[in-house]
Amino acid sequence: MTTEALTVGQVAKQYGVTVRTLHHYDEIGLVRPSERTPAGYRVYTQQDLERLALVVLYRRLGFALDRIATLLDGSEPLVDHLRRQRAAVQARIEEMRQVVDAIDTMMEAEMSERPATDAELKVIFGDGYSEERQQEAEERWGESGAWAQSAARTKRYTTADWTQIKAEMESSTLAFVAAMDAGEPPTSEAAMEAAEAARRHIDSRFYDCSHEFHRMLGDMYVADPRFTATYEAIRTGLAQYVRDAIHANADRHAQ
Amino acid sequence: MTTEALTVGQVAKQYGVTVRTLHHYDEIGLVRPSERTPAGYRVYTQQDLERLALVVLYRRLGFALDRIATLLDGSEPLVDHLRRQRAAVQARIEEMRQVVDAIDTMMEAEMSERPATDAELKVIFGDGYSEERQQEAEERWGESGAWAQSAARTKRYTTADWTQIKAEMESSTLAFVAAMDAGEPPTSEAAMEAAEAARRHIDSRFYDCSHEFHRMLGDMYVADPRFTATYEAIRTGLAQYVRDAIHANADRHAQ
DNA sequence: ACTTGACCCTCACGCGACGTGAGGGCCCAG
DNA sequence: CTGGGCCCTCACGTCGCGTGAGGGTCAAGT
Repeated sequence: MTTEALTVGQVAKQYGVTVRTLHHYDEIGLVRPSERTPAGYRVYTQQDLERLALVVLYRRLGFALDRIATLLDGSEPLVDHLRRQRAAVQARIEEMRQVVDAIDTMMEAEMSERPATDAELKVIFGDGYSEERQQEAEERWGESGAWAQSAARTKRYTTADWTQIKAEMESSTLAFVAAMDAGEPPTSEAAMEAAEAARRHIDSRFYDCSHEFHRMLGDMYVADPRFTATYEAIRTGLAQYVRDAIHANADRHAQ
Repeated sequence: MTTEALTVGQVAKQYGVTVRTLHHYDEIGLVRPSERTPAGYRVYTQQDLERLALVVLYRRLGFALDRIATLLDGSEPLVDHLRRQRAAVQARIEEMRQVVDAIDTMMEAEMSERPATDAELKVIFGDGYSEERQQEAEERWGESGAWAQSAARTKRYTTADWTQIKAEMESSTLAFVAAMDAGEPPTSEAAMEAAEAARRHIDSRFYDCSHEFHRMLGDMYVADPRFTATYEAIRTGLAQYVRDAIHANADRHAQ
């Protein structure tokens, strides 16, 4: 049973941490096993394990160990800590976004000689790509911020980039097909995960794609015959399935 | 003029770094002033400063110092470094986004007091948990006595409880994987012991789980695609392996 | 010539959250 | 009684510097 008296190794395995980590938490007094065997072995009681469980949980949220210590004292309301932590993490994200932008401009400078040409894109995407389609798309979306951001990024993508992007798109679609073939509903974990992967793909390769924005895209897949045709050619009903999975995924991230 | 011979203080001011940083770059050989005055003062030439400028630039892009060193050798094209760095930074951003999501759900949970809420369960179980899945499960099993008993118990479980339960589940699964990887058959002692541990886990945490009842569960792991997928994602054939180990374990306890 | 204050030098420890041995006991099965 | 798998306590390494301590150098003012 797990009710009593575990040693470091067992505790480590159960909680997904290393023995050294437990030693460390003991050293700094964060999680102290309340007993030792005569031989000096650490013995973790049920109480110790509860405390450890919380420590592990908060560490996953990125809290520093000393913050966790004060947090577990309970003297200050937990939500305050959470709010501060949220702000700190978001600030870091913003910094890193700017780093990405900086890298992008560096690459733009570095590769002014060779972004991929239309001809190369035709080779990579085959039937899926044509200059007319590109023009059509631009006429419809050219005004949007997403388009501008996407254009700014994609214009310096090399053939290597595009090859990888195409592979990502295909594996993304395949994930939907697999879920559909397995009889899973669009609200299933597998389908929603596929939707989330698709969103991340767009977000990292083309433009900032929030879950709300992704809903719009999903709706378009069933409303716009050009997109619908692409999906229906693979499986009947796939366009609607993808759209529903996207909405389900957005729902679960909305709260 | 800036054409010749600057000392650390001046260089530091011009490039927005500290004197200590220049000392550090000298120590590790990243930017070595090519001269010294008779008194031992560092003297930075124009060449040194060009190198320093690049170092400062790349550091702002988040490169590690040793990466910068190899990068400045010029043996590998710069764009490759940039691409890798971009990918790495974006990956970090994605991680941190998920941390923000987790914090949000935690805060939501904390607002409405005590026993663990759905939001907290999402933080703890991550992708493995969703309210829809719970509803699905309830529709299928809600009539059973096991469900009622489980519901009665779990509704009082706190986040600490659930964190520990998750750890138990994982170490339970790991035991099966270890036996399987070691080439042991489902009828082996190790596999059967893993099955027994899993049964005791359910028995103590959720509902009375006899060996006969456990057989049913085992069959479901291979029959119900939701369960099967969870196991197959870890190792191909694991669902069947677990099912067989459960039956073997039930057999030996039957006599 | 002497002092002052701003600059420079070389150690060397500190941070955060552990990783990674080294060197040595404890315990149980064969 | 021996082997292997646990456990223990040091204690240094990581990464990019910050922050002194203790002491020399230099140009300007007295």
